[in-house]
Amino acid sequence: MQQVIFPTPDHDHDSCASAAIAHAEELCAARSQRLTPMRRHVLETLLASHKPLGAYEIMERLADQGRPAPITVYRALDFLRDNGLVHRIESRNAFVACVHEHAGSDPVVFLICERCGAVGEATGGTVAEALKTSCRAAGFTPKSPVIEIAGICSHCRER
Amino acid sequence: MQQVIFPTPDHDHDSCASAAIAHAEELCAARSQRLTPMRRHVLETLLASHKPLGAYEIMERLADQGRPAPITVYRALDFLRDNGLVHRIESRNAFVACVHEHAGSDPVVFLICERCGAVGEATGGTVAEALKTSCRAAGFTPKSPVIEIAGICSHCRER
DNA sequence: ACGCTTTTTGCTGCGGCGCAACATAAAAAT
DNA sequence: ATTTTTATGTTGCGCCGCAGCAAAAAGCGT
Repeated sequence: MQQVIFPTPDHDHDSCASAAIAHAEELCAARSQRLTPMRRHVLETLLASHKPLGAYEIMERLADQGRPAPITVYRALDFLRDNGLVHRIESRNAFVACVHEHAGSDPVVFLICERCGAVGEATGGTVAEALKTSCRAAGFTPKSPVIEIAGICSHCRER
Repeated sequence: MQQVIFPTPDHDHDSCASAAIAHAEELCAARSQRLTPMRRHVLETLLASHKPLGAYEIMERLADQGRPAPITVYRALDFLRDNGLVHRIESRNAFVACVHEHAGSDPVVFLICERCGAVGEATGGTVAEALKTSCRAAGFTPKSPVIEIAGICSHCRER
């Protein structure tokens, strides 16, 4: 089944953010991983934005709690990425919080709006199957397929 | 039709490179664009490698002809990218010569081998269709979908 | 052939991104 | 409580990508 999550501009940030945090806590507990204050702050910052943020931008948004060094943010991001809680958007040198649960090897498709910067996340469905087929045809063993597609989201197009 | 191009380690670089140069000349002539020596050198460098090269790496390989400044390489790359002769690999901050002709809006799939660094380029086929379907379902208008998949190529896996 | 315009290249400099290497502090394990 | 592991802080650096301006080269009309 195809599942596309593209947050509307007026959706309830707070509730989806707190749900994501709760999920992160469960997951870390289950894996005996430590969701430290630093890591939690970085995740919360990303969740509060729902847009890709650069590492240095995250830094600044954490300034009120004593601005962390870049490397500190990168380490927190590494941890969150390793646990599938955050994705890196290569084409933007930025990071987004993952808003749905998925297996580590599932392909993820990002729909990035060039106007408003919102990022939709789609998983499963025919794209994943088609990709696997293509890779097999080329004798290629994929690792962590991430697809980034730039374009215009429906909200911006209507405007 | 699906078409996957994954160069074997022992294929004929020279002939495929010269063919690509010939195609570049035709295309530029048809568009009244100028394939200057600088631009040609950058393209040749990428063709001679068949691996993604960073802009600074290209610089160094052109050192014998009087090392160009970074900006000069970037400008040549911009030109080549605008004309679809070169692609940027976001996940590597690197560039590769395009080894097949394709329309500007066609989705391109890169299969990037993490061991040998080779890049396979696949166009058309079911992936493109699946992507379009997914985007439509999300009300998203894609612009220039580029897919980068990291993994292990067949040559390296056999080894 | 000449000057004029457009395009391309050279030069200087800078800001952002990402992390290495080492030191310190905090938490877990024994 | 001491040792071991893990996380964070500090300093510093290298690469990537380009802005802004100056100079040179290519096209263009007369």
